[in-house]
Amino acid sequence: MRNAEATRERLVQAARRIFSERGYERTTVREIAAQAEVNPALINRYFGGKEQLFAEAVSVDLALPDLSGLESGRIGLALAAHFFRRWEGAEHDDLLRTLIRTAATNPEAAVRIREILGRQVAPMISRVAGSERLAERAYLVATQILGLAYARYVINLSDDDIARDTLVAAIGETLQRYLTAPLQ
Amino acid sequence: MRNAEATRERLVQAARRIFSERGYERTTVREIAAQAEVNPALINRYFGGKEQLFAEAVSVDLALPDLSGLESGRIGLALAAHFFRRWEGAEHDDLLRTLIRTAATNPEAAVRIREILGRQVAPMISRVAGSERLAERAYLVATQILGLAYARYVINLSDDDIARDTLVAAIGETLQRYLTAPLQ
DNA sequence: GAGTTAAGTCAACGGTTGTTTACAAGAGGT
DNA sequence: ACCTCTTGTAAACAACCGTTGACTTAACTC
Repeated sequence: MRNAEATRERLVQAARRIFSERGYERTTVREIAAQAEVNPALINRYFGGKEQLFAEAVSVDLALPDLSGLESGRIGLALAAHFFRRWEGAEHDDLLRTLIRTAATNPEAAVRIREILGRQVAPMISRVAGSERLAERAYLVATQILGLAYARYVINLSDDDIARDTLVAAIGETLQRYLTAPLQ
Repeated sequence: MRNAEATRERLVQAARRIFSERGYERTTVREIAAQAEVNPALINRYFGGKEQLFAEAVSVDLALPDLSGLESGRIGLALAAHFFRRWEGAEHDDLLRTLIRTAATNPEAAVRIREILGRQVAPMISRVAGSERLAERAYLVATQILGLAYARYVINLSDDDIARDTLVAAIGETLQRYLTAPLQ
C-alpha cells in the first residue's frame, strides 16, 4: 500500500495539472496535495518545497521532429503542424502552457523558457537554415510560436469559425519565411 | 497639501508600475501604497479594493493609427512600426505588458485583452481588409502581436545583436500577409 | 476662532499561505 | 512477536495578505 515512488509521482502529476490551470502563484500546495490525496507535508518531504516541485513538474521536451529530410519549402508547415499536433494530441501536453502562464510573473520560469528556446529551437533552426542570421531567425520563430500558444491556450482567444488547417497553413508560411527567407 | 485627486492619481500610477512588473498576484496593496507614499487603507477608500484599482489602472488604448490612407502594400509594416514605437517610445506604455502578464493567471485580465482585440484590432482590420475572412485575419494578427510583446517585454527574450529594423521588417511582412494575402 | 467635513492614519482582524515539528502507523527483517 | 526504518498524519507555526473600523489631523466655512 505505502509506496513512496507512487505518491511522489501522484504529486508531480497533480502539480502539472493545477500549475497549468492556475499558474504558479495561484496554485497552493494544499490543493496539489488534496488532488493527489496525500498530506501537504509530503511535498516538503519529497521535494523540499513548492518551488522545487514546480521545477520538477515542468521539464519540457518540445520533441521537435527531424526536419532535415524534408524538402526545404515545407519545413515551416511541418513545424506548425507539429505544434498543433503536440498541443491538441492525445497526450495533451500542458507543460509548455504551464511554463508560458507562469513565466509571465515568475522570473525562474522565464529562464526555463529561454533555456528551451536556446537548447531546442535554436539548434533545430541551425540545422535547417545553416548558421545564417541564426539569432534573428530564432527570435522571430519564438515570437510566433509563443504568441500562438499564448493566444490559444493561455487566454483562450476564441478560435471558433476558424478552420485548423487555415491556421496551420498561415502560421506555417510565416515560420517558413522566418526560417529561410532573406532578412531585412 | 491634502488633495484627494492627487493622491488618487499617485495610487493609480504606482499601481501601473508595480502591476506591470510583478503581475496581479505578486503585487501587494501595501507595496503600492508605500510607493505612492500613502496609507494602504486609502486604496479601499478610493477604489473599493485591490481588484477595482487594477481595473482602473489598466484601461488600454492601443491608439491604432488610421491606416486607410496608406498604399495597401505598406499597412503591415506601418502596423509593426507603430507597436514598436508605442512600446519603446518616451511615454513607455506599460499597460499592455501589464495586461499580458496578468492575463496569464487572471481570467478577468484575459477578458480585457479579448475586449481590446475585439474592439480595437478587429475594426481596424475590417477597414483595411474589407470583411473578407475577418475573424481569421484578426486571430492571426493577434497571435503575432501578442507573441512579440510576450517574448520581448514579458519574459525579456534577449534581442541583443538584432537590429530593430530587421524585426520591424520581418514582423511587418507577416502582418501584411495576415491582413491581405489570400488564406488557405 | 469654533465647528464641520474631508483626508489621512493606526492598529487590528480574519483568513490563507508555505513550512515545520512531533507523533502514529504500516512494512520488512530477524 | 519484536524491533526498526520508512511512510504518512495532525496540528500548529510564523508570515503575509486584503480589508475594516475607530481615531486623528488638516482645511475650509460661517
